[in-house]
Amino acid sequence: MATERAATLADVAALAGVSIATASKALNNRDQVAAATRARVLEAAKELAFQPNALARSLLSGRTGTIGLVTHDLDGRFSIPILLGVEDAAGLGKMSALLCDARGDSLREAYHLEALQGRRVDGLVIVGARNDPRPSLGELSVPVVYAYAPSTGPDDMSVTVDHETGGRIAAEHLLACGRTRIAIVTGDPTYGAAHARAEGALAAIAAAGLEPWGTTPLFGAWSEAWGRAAVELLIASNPGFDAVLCGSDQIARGVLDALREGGVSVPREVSVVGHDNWEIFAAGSRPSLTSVDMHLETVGRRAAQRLFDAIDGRGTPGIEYVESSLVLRESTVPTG
Amino acid sequence: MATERAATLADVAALAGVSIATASKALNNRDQVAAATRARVLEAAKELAFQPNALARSLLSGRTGTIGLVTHDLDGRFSIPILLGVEDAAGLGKMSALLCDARGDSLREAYHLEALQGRRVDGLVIVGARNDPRPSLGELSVPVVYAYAPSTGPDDMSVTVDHETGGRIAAEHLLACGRTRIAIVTGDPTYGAAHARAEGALAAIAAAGLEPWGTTPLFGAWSEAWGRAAVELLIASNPGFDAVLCGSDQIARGVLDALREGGVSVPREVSVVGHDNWEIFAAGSRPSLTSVDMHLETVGRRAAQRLFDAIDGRGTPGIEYVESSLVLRESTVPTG
DNA sequence: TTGTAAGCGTTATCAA
DNA sequence: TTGATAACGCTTACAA
Repeated sequence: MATERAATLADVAALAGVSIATASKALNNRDQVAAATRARVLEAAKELAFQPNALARSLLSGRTGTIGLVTHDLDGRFSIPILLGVEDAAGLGKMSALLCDARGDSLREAYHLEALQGRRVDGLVIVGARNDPRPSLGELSVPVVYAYAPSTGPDDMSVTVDHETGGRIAAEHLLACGRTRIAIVTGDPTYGAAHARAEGALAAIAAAGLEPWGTTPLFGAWSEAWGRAAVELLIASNPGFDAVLCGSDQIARGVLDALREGGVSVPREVSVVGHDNWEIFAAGSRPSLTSVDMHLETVGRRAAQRLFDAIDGRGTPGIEYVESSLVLRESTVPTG
Repeated sequence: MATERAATLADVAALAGVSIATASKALNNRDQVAAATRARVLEAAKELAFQPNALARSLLSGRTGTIGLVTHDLDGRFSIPILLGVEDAAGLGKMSALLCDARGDSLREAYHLEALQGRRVDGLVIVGARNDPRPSLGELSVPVVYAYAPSTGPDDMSVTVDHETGGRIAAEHLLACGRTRIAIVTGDPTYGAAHARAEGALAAIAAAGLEPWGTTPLFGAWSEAWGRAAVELLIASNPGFDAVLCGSDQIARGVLDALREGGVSVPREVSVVGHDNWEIFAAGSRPSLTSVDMHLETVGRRAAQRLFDAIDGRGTPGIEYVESSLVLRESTVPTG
């Protein structure tokens, strides 16, 4: 039931029979304290289960050791790896994160920003739900880093994903597997990421002196249903492809299901690459799915690192791109 | 770059030409201030973009308006809805949550608890990754509520899911659909939830004067692969079932895929129910999946509510169970 | 209606 | 080596 009020430094000092100042020094390993005194103070602190009040400390130092994380993705697919990255960058227990969900609502975002600044966070990370550039929040009372969705403000700091490279390495892998008739099936065309990934793939295919199967990428939705529909579309209008490069793992999952049910063997006849390396889809599908990993934890770690630099006055504006890499599984690399 | 230091109440007071005390009263709507004075203070505050320092306020009031959320699930499937529930219970902007991921490691958990208590959170919510009871943290400096994984400590407060009811309503629904030969396929037998759900289903089936198809539930893993394997097992050893009650949506997804590929029509010949109502699986499968929703946001909201009560000195120990409900889709209810 | 002053729990500066 | 004392930014008796 947690009743009695927490012990303060004054309590510790009293119990140890020293002044508050001395107790403080002893506990903070200052070297102007006699060994015997320090021992007595530590003893007293242990006995009272003393925990220094971080509020008081922060009030004095001007630093809270806390950063605000404002996210816009309800399912936490982006924010959790980014939170982990932030925790890692600081080192265990050094920094805490206040996580707020703005749910895509800019009013709610403003509210949370207000509350976080009032709590005197040392800095802010704003996590977008989709990759497209977002308006800058302008000048706030603390440094801000935009993660995943970069800011359009030229003076802002952003860390995002290099979707073009993601598309490129997927295509290069398929080419390296000997595939030449590569169909591109990607998601919602209102997403910049869908275009960027397609552009990267197109560039790699063109560099090999080829063009994508069916001439242009197919845009649709980020869903399994679209993956299945796209395969039917392809088989009806443009059969003969030997690879499908997908804009997401969900799409790829639909593609795999449709191919299997259509009696097409993967990867023998057709290779398939997904995107996101979402374990639950990539590892659970038949066959398991080669996929592009965006390294969101790295995005989070870099965002945190740049934020910490900025807090220390060494911030540098601009957008940083984290490169994706390919995780190989059975949909392109036959087992055995 | 966020340079100049934030305005303090003293700055506001100086600009308005009043004392700090008066400025404070004006800003906090105390009624001992002349209207004209108040207006001047508000004006000054606006001009300086004054934001009261929550740290100073907390130091005085003894409340931070912050709660600590320690989670153990890496993918955030439990913690995000629970975070949302916590935010909702408090009201927008009233309360903030410090989210820490302990990653299933009790050392890391202890570390985070230390840090959170040092930051003087008003209370703590501990979110487990799986439902099984966990050891109590004992007496801490602030109230604690255990969410999803209840504490074994009789004096602790826990909010968890009523898995037995979840199993029961799934079975009752299948019975109401006229199914009598119900196979139960559930997950990892080391999870208490797997057993509880099965028990609930068994009870409902027994109450209808029946027994499950194949006499006992099939335990395996929380995976699609196990769902598929279980169907093959059933068809080989115990064909003739007219429903499959699954322990998770992933299992159900595997079941649906195996049935479809085996030429069995769902829901005409066999009905299928999942568990978790995980949108991405339940809505994306063919046919879409009827599933048990655990109402995790409610778990979070209730956990927060009880925590807030405890903070106000009105805490009540014990385990509270949130009831699941069924979300109907095509795998049990034919369209049209 | 306004202002003075004490205090919340620390740390840092300076005397003793 | 220790201990007063002054901050940090705010709220709130209490005095003017």
